Amino acid sequence: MPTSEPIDIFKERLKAARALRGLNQAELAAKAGLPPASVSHFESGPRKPSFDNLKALATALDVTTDYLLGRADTPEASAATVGRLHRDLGKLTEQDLKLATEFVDLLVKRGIKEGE
Amino acid sequence: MPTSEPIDIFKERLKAARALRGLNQAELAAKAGLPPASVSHFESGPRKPSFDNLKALATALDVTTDYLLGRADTPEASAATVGRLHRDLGKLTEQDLKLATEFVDLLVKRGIKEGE
DNA sequence: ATGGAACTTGACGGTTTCGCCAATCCAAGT
DNA sequence: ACTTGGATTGGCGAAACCGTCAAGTTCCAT
Repeated sequence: MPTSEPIDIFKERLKAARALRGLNQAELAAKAGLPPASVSHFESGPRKPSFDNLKALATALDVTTDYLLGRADTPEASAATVGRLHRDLGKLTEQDLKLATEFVDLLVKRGIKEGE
Repeated sequence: MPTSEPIDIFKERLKAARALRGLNQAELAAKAGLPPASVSHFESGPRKPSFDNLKALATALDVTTDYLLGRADTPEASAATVGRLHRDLGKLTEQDLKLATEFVDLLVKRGIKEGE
């Protein structure tokens, strides 16, 4: 069951994405061009980023804004990679799409225990 | 000289996405739970949407926020076609993602020669 | 126990968006 | 010419975010 109630997905996602990149708040802040305290406010306080800061954070972390916003479930390794793959999916025939689905399904199941 | 840089991509994208759905500002506003004037402000004025309103707009239009923000090139939100697959991609490890990419790449190339 | 690094929290004034309303413009259609 | 529906624009107070700073916490290493 989806234990994570949507208390504040953004905070979680931001922290997760930052951890994924192995950055501390100050480093992320530098990359995104904003003060360290702001990052902390986003992760712990009630603040939500503005239009521009959201973009800056997503770019600095190389994740989609949809992920940060909780609109997409993808931990989003590389936006470019996933983007290309997704674009290519559109070129597939119906049955090839099914093939691809099965293949990915396999990978997912196989990779679950290798979480970390 | 990249002077041709759109001054405000968001405005364009918002208008485009709305047109794509065949909605007028009032209708979009209703769907997103906003006053019609706000939509107009976004499309024509200097205002940029807040965190919550950005989400609302993207949801109402069924596009990614990355698209609206100009961080992605395709509206590509309605993952209805490849929904499950796209969702699963997020669960893949970096290297499995690469595998999947190659696999799909193969299918695409193979499918092209077989006509449509 | 002392020190430092990472992070949290609270406050401040300044800026921007918020929702709302009213006025206005514009391109039809009648 | 007049009206109508869609869109633009501007002003209003309220609310939220902004960057900044200063103190506080927690935890780890010396």
